[in-house]
Amino acid sequence: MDIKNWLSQLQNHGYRLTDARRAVVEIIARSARALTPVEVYDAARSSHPALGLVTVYRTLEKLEELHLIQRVHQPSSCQAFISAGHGHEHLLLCMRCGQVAFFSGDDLDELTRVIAARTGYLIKEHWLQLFGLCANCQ
Amino acid sequence: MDIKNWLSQLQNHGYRLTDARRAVVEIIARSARALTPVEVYDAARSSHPALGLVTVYRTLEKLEELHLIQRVHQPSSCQAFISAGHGHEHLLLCMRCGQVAFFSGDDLDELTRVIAARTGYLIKEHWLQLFGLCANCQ
DNA sequence: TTATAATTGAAAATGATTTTCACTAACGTG
DNA sequence: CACGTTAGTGAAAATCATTTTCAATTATAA
Repeated sequence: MDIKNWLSQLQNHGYRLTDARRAVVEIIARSARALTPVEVYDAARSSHPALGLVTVYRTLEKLEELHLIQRVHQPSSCQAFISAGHGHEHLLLCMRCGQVAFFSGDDLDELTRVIAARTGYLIKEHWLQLFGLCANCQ
Repeated sequence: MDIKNWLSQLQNHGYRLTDARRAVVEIIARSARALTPVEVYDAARSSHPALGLVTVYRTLEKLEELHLIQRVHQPSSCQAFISAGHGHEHLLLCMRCGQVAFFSGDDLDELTRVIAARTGYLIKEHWLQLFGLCANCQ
């Protein structure tokens, strides 16, 4: 459970600790699926009913800034968030239940080298996501 | 120039050939950058001023359905479209000018096999995009 | 305990996308 | 070629996600 850790990180960066933030952090830090802002909002209100959707947006913004969560793009729906893996990790999403697995894709360095040479581009970042069915959903 | 080809494909699938569609197809088929619906709209009106934004959305929908264009997600802006490469190809985007290069990522098969074994997932699709600076922008 | 500056939630504003609808035009049929 | 059917059109309205504004509240340092 990194919740305490996430909260201290917020605090260490000069942000105040509030009930609204605690509620949002608890939901997103614990989730094994990528959640949209509205999903976080709905879930977090069970522990903090007065929560406003605007605050969810603002908190997610800060968590992303601290690299505690990352953005997930899917073919259909576009903006959702999930806890950031440790270090540089990629996502594998279950197409049926939404469960997310992390993996590290070190093996990409070779590919990017080849592509860089072939295209003349200087490659700075990459973005890889796999989609499939998790063990349960197969 | 695949414009004629794109138009016949639309026709072969039972869609009618209209000036609005011709205008949209000309813009997107020729573009070397990913374009948002509004960008297509603005560009296409120079040849067909009466064009409506709604029609752009509807035409892009059909072109995507026929796999003539593909969706591009970027860290910041989310929905844009670019001509689909031939066969299975990935994108390399210039972070400065937006230029897009295509490449084929055959080498991913091995990676997906390893990840599948490690996670127990059945992997169906992948989604890879590289970001960098093109030769001109470096 | 107090002062202050960050944070909050409601409401309004904005922006993107979709739906509705009456009108128009593509194209197969006669 | 004229015609009728039906897909396609654009304007306006509706919807949905996100951002901004603002007055009230509250965490935190002094």
